[in-house]
Amino acid sequence: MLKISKLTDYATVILSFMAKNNQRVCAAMELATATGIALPTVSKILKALVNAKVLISTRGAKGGYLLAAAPDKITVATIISALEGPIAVTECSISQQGCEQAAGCNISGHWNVINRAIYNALESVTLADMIKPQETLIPIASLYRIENHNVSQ
Amino acid sequence: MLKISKLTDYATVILSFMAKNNQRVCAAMELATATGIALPTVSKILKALVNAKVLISTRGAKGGYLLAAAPDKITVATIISALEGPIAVTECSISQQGCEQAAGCNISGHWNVINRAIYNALESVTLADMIKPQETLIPIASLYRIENHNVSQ
DNA sequence: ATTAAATAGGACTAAAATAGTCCCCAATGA
DNA sequence: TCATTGGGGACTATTTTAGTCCTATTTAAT
Repeated sequence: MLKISKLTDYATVILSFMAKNNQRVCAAMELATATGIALPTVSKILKALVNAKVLISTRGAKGGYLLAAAPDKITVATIISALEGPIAVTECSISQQGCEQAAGCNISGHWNVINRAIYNALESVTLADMIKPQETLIPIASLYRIENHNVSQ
Repeated sequence: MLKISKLTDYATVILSFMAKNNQRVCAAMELATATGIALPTVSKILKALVNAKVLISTRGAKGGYLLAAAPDKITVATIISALEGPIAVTECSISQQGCEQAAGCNISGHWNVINRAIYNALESVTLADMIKPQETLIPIASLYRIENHNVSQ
C-alpha cells in the first residue's frame, strides 16, 4: 500500500497544531492533550523531530518545543524522513551495495527515477499547505500528469 | 522509509524477466530458477498478479504464465497495487471514514493531493522502461520539479 | 540549595504487518 | 490415467512498527 507509518501521520497532526500556534513554545504534555495522542508516543515523535532539526527544544521548567522554521519551509518530505529515514522505495536505492538477487536486477536505476519523482511530490507540499482550508489547495496536482489511468488494476 | 514490500520488488524482477522473454509461457518453476527466488514465494506472487490481471495463466501440463499486455502498457503503479492494494499514503485516504483523531485532522484532502502525485509518478514508469538499458531513461524526471531541495533533513 | 517541570536517550514489550511455506484441489496434455 | 502445472487458502515464522517506561539532565522558580 506504500503507506507512511502511523507515527509519521501523528507527526503531521502535531506539527499542524504547532503551526497554527506559531511561535509559541509547546510542552509535550500540551501537545498530547491537544491531539489526543498518548504522551509517551508524542514524546517519541517530538524527539525524532528535534533530531531531524524540524523542531527546537528547550529543557527544564517552562521548556518545550518550537518549530525550527516557518511552516512554509517545512515540507512533507522532511517530516517523513525525520521519522522513517531516507525516502526510498527499495532497499537497494539506499545502500549502493545493490541487491543480492542473482539474475536480472539492473533495475535499480529505474527505482531511482521513481524515488526522485516521489520525493519531489512530497517536497511540494509544506506544513503551511496542510493547515490551509481544503478548498485553497489542489495546486500541485496540475504539475503532474492526470490523464490516462488506463491500465487495469 | 515509504518503501514497497519485498514481494513487490520480487514481482518487478519476475515481470522483467518475463518481458524480456516476451510472448513465451513461463512456468512458476522456471521463473523461480531464473530469478533465484524460492518457488512457493514465486507462486504466491504470480497468483496475485493473475488476480490483478497483469498475467494470464494456463493450467495443466505445459501450462504457465504470460503477460496480459505489452510491457509498455504495464505500469509500476499497476504492479504495486496488484501486490499491496490501492496506493495510498495514509489509511484514511482509502476508507472515506476519516480518522478518529479527535483534534486537528482536516488534513486528509492534502494527503489526497500527495497520493495523486505519487500515483502519477508510479504510473509514468512501465515494465518496458524497466528493461531498457539504464542510459536510455531519466525521461520522466523532467516532468517533475528538480530544483530546491533546500530544507534540511 | 532545593525542588518541580521539562526534555534526552535508550531499553524494553506488545502488537501488527510481512514474508515464506505447505497442503489439497482442479485442469490439462501426453 | 498419470504426470505436470496452476488455484486457493491456511498456517507459521520473522520482521517491523507502535507504544511504554525508566533514569539522567537541564532549567526556572522559590
